[in-house]
Amino acid sequence: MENNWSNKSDLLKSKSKNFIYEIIDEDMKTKKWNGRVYTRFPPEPNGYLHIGHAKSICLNYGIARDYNGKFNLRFDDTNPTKEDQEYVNSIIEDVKWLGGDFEDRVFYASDYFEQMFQWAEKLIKKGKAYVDDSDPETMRGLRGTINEAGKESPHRNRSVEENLDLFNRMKNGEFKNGEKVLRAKIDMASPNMLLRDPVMYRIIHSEHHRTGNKWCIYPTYDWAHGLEDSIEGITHSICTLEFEVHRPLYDWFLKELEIYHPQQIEFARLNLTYTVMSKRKLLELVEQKFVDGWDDPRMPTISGYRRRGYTPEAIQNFAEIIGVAKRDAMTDVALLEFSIREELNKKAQRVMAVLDPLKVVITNYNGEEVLEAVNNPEDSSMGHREINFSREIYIEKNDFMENPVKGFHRLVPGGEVRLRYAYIIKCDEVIKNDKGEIVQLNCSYDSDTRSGTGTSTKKVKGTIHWVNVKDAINCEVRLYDRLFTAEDPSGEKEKDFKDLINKDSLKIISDAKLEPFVKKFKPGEKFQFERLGYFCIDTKYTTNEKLVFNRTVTLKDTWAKTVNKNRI
RNA sequence: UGUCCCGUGGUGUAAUUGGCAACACGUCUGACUCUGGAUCAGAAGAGUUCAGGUUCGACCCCUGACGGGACAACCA
Repeated sequence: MENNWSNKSDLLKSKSKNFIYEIIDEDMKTKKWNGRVYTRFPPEPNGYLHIGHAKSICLNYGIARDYNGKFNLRFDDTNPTKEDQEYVNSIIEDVKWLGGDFEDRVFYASDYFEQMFQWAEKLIKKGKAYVDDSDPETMRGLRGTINEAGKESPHRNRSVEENLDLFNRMKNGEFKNGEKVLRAKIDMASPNMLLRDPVMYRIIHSEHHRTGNKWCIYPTYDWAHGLEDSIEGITHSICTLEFEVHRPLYDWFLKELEIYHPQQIEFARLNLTYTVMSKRKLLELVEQKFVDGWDDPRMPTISGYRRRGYTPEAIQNFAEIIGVAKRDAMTDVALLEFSIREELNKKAQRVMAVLDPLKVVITNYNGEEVLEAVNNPEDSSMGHREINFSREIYIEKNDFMENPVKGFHRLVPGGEVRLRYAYIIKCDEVIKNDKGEIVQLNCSYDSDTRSGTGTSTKKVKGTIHWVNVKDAINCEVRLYDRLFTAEDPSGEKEKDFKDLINKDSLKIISDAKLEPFVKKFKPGEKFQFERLGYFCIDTKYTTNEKLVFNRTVTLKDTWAKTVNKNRI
């Protein structure tokens, strides 16, 4: 996929910047980092990336690009029980696809384990860290609460020698999981809970996806994260709001260690209406089969959006228009849908497909002819294609109404409508089966009205799409709707988010009709089905025998809107 | 002994750092149209959570309320 990041030099000059750019501008002015800008994206490989991560990637990579700095991809792989190589691979793929260019700089926290161990020993030697034998429950009891100070562990005042010895024996595997931890010696009475002697190392006898069985003690996030940024020379450690309270702890570690000290800046994570955004919840959806894997097109994962037909550019643009700030927000999915519509409108090949076919026989037409159709009215360079027209065609069932409502201007008994790129037809007869269902329309065409000839002055209210029966190809079309019925599925007090899943979020149409032109395209390619929406060929279920389409997003539909309004 | 963040149209952001609130999405009109799409033109919609204070002047600075969020994993 092409990487089309727009250059933002204009933006840099303009006065409207988000607060992070303003901080960096100031840093550049004061030469705080000697003109250096270095950012990173630091995911834990314990799940697939979602659209919230995309916001972070765009922000971090965008900053590096705009200030001629560097951008690292770094895996925060400090907990072997939750992490997996599959996730590492998917994350690399997704970041690249999105356009986050880390060049050859893929790093791993696990590469820094030795250095971190030495720094831990340094803190022990300074009397700033100690080995604690307390079990988790005891530790929790001693930590106090938000309103009362904690109490010191009985092991808090062990000698440096004993701590060093114990810590090394922890490393050497002499103890079982949970038997001992290394703690920073800060302040059990701090009003900031994170400063009440946080755990730095815990014992986990598990195989790590990269270091294997080399280690059985693993650094906690709070101990490790600031060190990783320090080691890589990151200038601006950009993270989400919930880590604001952690900052004093990172500052403490870096200061005690007397090592390079990046600046942490927090911003508000992305929340999207009608979606859940936590990896834990997404994992639940996958494991409990509410969806068909991490890349199910209904998932807010990057791989889900990719499969659904979103482009990197649309997601980048979305990240751009939602901005970056410090207040919690709930972004309307309409903004995301706007981004993909805007792009696909300019780029997508137009094609005609009928999802719910109704046969039309044009009784006064005999023979066959070839008509010319525009591939994209927004881009004449995409040219034309040929489509066959003959006596029998399919139209959309809902483009005909036997008893039309007010404002309906498609086909009605005795009425006329234009067939796109073809003729104006008139409905002469409605044919029904025993059950009274409409099974066929007999129509007549007006030979003077062929598209492009200009031989007719006849005006009709509507134009509908159609597919030629004789050479139509069958395909499967998957229509997606929002995965949740609630605007904020995670915010519902009474209900579990899984009870708010939209049961109609996937509708499979197994026998849609499509013009044969599409045959030559490959999985992943994108189209507009005229009057219906944007669709792409599914990369997972398409076979040589069967084309499967995913609906990326519908077209804006003002008619559907007025219909819905009148219903209410 | 609680601490720390944050409050601007329906939504997301902006306001040249103190000069009577702008942009995008959405909504609603109308024009145009062989996609009820796109495009074009226009409209409605906030007086900036509230109350004081400083100032000639406050979204912006100060104080205090109120509201929202984060923090008490050997998760990240």
